[in-house]
Amino acid sequence: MVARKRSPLKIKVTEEHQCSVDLRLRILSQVPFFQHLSPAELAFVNRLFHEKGFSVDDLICSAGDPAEQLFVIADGRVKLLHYSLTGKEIVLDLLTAGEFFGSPATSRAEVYQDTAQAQTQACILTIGRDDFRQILDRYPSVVLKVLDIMSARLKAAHERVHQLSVLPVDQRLAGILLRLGDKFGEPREVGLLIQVRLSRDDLAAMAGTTTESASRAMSQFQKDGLIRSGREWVAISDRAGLEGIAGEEFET
Amino acid sequence: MVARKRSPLKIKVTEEHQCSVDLRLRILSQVPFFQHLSPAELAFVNRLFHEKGFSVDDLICSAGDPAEQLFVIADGRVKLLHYSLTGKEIVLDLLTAGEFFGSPATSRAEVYQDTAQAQTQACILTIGRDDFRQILDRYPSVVLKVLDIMSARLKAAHERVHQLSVLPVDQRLAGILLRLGDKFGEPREVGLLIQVRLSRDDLAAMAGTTTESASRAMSQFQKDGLIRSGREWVAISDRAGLEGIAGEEFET
DNA sequence: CGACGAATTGAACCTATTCAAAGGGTGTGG
DNA sequence: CCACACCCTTTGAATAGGTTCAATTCGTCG
Repeated sequence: MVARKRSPLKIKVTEEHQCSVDLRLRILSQVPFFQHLSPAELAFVNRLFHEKGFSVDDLICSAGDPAEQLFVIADGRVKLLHYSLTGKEIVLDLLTAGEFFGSPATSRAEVYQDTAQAQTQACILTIGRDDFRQILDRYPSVVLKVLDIMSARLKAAHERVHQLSVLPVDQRLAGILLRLGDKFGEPREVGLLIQVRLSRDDLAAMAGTTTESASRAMSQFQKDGLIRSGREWVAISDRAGLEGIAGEEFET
Repeated sequence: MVARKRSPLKIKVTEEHQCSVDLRLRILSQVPFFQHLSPAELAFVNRLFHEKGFSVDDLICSAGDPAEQLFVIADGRVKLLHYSLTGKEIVLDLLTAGEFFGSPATSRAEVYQDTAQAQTQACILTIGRDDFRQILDRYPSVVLKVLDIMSARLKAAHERVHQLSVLPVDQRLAGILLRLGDKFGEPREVGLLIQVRLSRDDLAAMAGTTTESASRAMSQFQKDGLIRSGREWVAISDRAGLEGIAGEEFET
């Protein structure tokens, strides 16, 4: 009905999902908890990491498995999720290059808490728990950074609990789109394009609702001129409008 | 209708909510991240803490205020919560002696993420961010413990997101009762009595529903012989039965 | 171009919320 | 020690919002 024929998404398709040494060092230097290290220190850190490529939809780790690795995304997008007993999917977070997941914990006998799935082709840097521990011992400042990030994630999770508790579907969805726009948005003619393949299923799994409800809400947003959207892509055309719907984002 | 006249709760009423030096040291030695310190080290840590008493319903800190302190509960119960714009209350966690809240983060310009309210009379040990930082620098093992606890809390928050996303009210409530039983339960004639003043409002705020819905579910549980409950108290009489309703607690 | 997967839309159903009113337990003050 | 007032709790009935099931349309890729 509206002019939105072709997908404006540009999806990278690298045949080999491998990263050069250069890329590895650049990525590691962008990871928040390594940012402040010197080149020499980074080189030491780099030596402890291994590298692994994944294709779309590959599982990187599964909730419940023994947690032995910490993962850093060098390239690509990773989806953190749970599955309910009924098979319903819950998306907990969407991560991009420079972010980590897996086990920052130091105790043994831990298991991965979430399943991580490659949402695009991805290059992942991995490090064993003991090797990571070695870094923490050697550079105490790193662990403080990790702590800050965990704090931020806990805050985000609490906010989500809040929203699931009190907001209706359309408000939750609007909030999700805004956050995705901040994190993955790129300015285009269609508006702020969210550079991720996002199906209605994915959005539903983030908002804690069904595909159909997500679709209805998105249709309404589009009718109201707040977004443009097609098959597996979304762009925000009226940020202020969406904010008006999301309403309560930060409150006491 | 059922024989449940008097509340079986025993609520402590200390006139002075203050703790002796003995209690302080004992509490600090129970805090998970100080557990492994020697008595001499604990004494050092103890000197950096201050002490403050609170009465029922007192606010200990408010979400949004500059986060300058980390709090350790010496005695009493503390409720972590948010308020929605519509005034609805969301209970994020219920803490007891030996647990901490507030700001373990090291960066400045942080604000408290949750509001903390004394649920009983309480004695709280506080420590400034810089003093806590001093402890972390001096005893690097402490920060690793803190990290583990943050991991555990993040996991709990993710589980709650999951439950809010896929489970109906009665299943969520059953799960909440089970967790409360594990944490606060004391065996009695009535069953596993949850040693906390718990109104239907509180339960609703934990389950992300309304007082009335919580009440209906609790009535049903009682009819089915799963719990005994009265004004602001709950006891679990059939744990297995509740588990059957809660159903999906730990899954992939 | 054809086929498959994604998105949309409709209608019936159901769960949970809302609004309202009545029934208890607790603690306080007479 | 009793009685009353207050607040918590329960229950009912009407409503709204979301889910479910089903059918159709639309895009994208081979």
